[in-house]
Amino acid sequence: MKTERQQEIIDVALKLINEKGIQGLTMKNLSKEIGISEPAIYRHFENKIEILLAILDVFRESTREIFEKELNSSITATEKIEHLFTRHFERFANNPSLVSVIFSEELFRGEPVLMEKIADVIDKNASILKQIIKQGQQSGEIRMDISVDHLAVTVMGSLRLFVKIWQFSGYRFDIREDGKRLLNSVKLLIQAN
Amino acid sequence: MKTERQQEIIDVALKLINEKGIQGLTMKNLSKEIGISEPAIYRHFENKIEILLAILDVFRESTREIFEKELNSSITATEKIEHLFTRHFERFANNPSLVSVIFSEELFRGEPVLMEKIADVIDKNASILKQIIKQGQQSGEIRMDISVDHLAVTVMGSLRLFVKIWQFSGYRFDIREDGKRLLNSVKLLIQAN
Amino acid sequence: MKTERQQEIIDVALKLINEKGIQGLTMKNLSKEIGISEPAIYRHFENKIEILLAILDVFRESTREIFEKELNSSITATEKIEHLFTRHFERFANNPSLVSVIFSEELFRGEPVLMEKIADVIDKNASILKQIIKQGQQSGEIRMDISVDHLAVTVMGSLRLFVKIWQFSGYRFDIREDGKRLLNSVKLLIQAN
Amino acid sequence: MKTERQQEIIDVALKLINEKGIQGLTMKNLSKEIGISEPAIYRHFENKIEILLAILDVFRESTREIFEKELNSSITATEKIEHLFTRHFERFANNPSLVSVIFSEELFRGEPVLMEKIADVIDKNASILKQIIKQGQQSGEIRMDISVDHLAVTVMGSLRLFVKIWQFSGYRFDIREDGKRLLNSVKLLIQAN
DNA sequence: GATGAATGAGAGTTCATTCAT
DNA sequence: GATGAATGAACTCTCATTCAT
Repeated sequence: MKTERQQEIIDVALKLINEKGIQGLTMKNLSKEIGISEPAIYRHFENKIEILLAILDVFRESTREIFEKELNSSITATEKIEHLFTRHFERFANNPSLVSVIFSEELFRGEPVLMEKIADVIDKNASILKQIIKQGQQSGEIRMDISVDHLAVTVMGSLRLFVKIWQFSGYRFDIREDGKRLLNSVKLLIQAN
Repeated sequence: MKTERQQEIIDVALKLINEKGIQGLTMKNLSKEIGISEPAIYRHFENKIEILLAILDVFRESTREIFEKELNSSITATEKIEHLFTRHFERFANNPSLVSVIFSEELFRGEPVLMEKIADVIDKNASILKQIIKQGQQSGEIRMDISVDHLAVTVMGSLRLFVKIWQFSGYRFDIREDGKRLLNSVKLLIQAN
Repeated sequence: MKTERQQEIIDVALKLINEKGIQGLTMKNLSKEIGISEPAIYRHFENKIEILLAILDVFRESTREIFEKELNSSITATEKIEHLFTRHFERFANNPSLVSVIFSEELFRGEPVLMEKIADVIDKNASILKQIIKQGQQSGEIRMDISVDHLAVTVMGSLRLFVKIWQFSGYRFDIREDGKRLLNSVKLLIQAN
Repeated sequence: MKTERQQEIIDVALKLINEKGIQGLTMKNLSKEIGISEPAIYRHFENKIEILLAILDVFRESTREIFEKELNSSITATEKIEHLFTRHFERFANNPSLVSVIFSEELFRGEPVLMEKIADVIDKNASILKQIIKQGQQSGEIRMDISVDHLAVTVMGSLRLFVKIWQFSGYRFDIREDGKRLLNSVKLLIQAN
């Protein structure tokens, strides 16, 4: 479980990462933003890496939830992917800072522990998406002339780039609305026939 | 244009970024790797930002070359995209360090000059890809039930994610060969009919 | 207002300036002299400029005190000037390092913030001296055949040069005693009739 | 004697000192301003100190000339002082950079060779001024109720402060014209009766 | 005379972290 | 839980100077 302070630290850390990038996440900035002293943070997290790990944990949890909920529901694969997209967009719209985490692989380099965790998150998500696609192919919804892997790369790649463009734009368009449109296009691309 | 030393510095800088991420690109590391003193670097580049700008320049130049060559050739749009992909894969295969640059947006945050240049590179490339796709739609090669923008996001997004996966794997598969396969899938996805 | 450490830093900085000139005031020298690490200083002052500003502040405050005390007392203008001189000499005798500050205009060039503050100090002092002289002319103590501005330049200029000579001599004569003699001469020079 | 290049280096050095203070006189700035490489300067001066010494030499020579010319002329002491002032003002008006040198004592600290030379210049000038004043007292032109030393401090101090004010103002008033007025005041101050 | 390339020493500053209180 | 004070390591960058050419 997480104490209030821990949650606060995670939130502010996310905010800082989002606003100034990873380089902007320093213990000084963090403590200043929270309004406590630097050493105080060490009461709640052993060190900076633990904070980053906690952030990744939060991200992983919320992502896995989305993915798994879809996987175990009884709707069609297409609907699952649709929900997947939609819920992600929803999540980012509510907390744009999360976007930074999704693209943080490059940033956490150098810390093996972090690298591992990130790889884990990505792997898990990818494998779930692939399962859904496979299911869609089996049910005849999704085209079979393209391998699961390639479809997954396409779907996930589109999602990622789209979100990145949104971030780059300064969140100036409505990711939910525009996302729904992109979603329709992706559905057209991967549907059978 | 560039002196030998400048080129060497750029190369080594790229290598360092690739190996240890941006945080690994310090003037000390750079000078140590090259085998000269830190101040010596300042004879060849005014400051660190200039080195990063030079890297982005190299990347932009070589990318633009690829893109523009395609744009002005008389082949079909599909072939153009095919070449585009192929050449990029080729380039990355020969110099894996370049991959880091393609995903460097997050890393260069904080330096407005760099941000601007990156945005510029991305913008230019995106607009060229869109032109090719539009041409493909007009010639009937590429499906018209999906907007140019969405097709571009899909194509570019797939490429990016694929390259990232390759990097993440530690360059353990042949990006040229596997890339050609992904390429075929993408072609299937976007082709008319 | 100021913590003990801050005061210590200011004192040691002044001492360093006095001993080796501005070029001798480095963060390294400062920390070494105090007996703490370089970064430790940054806990007490944001940067070097803030230290210099604090020094100027100390100087300004103590000077302004002297000047204003005189201005509002009910003694004659001549006596005021006398006190002014005397107190300055007293101050320098107790803390010769302060002399360096009085002549620091040239040294702080390049830092606009510092330049401004110095100009401010000088301006304020000059205007107070002029007020006193004007008062002395109105009361008939001070000669009227010479303008206030010129008398101020003469009085202040003599004081400054005298102090500089004292500094240059390595503080080898008693500035209080010799200063009193110079003071008598200046009084003769500016008195009416 | 001095080569053309040496003279050029001295001139540019003076200009730099004047514009940005001593801290602005770096070998890099110097070479950039002249339009040659840094090592090239070392062809003409052994090191930076030699350049500063040369500057002081120039200053000393031109000052001594002024002083000595006056000393050996057959005019009155008052006229001599008048000429002294006037010629100095003339000199500064033509080359404001020289002002920086006159107040450079503080800046050259740390280099014993330079300190010594500066002390020498100041001493020589002071002793000449005192000679003139003494002569004026003997001839009855200058008041005798004040010691030569004190009169010298007053005269020289006024001159110095006035020039400094001119410099501080950004050379915004005519030092020759305003200087002449100050001169008249000083004459009034020191004249007998 | 001049240059390009290089250097050791040192500048100010920031970082994550620790310790006594 | 929290703080003020401190630190070692590392950062980018500048300095006067040298050396081979």
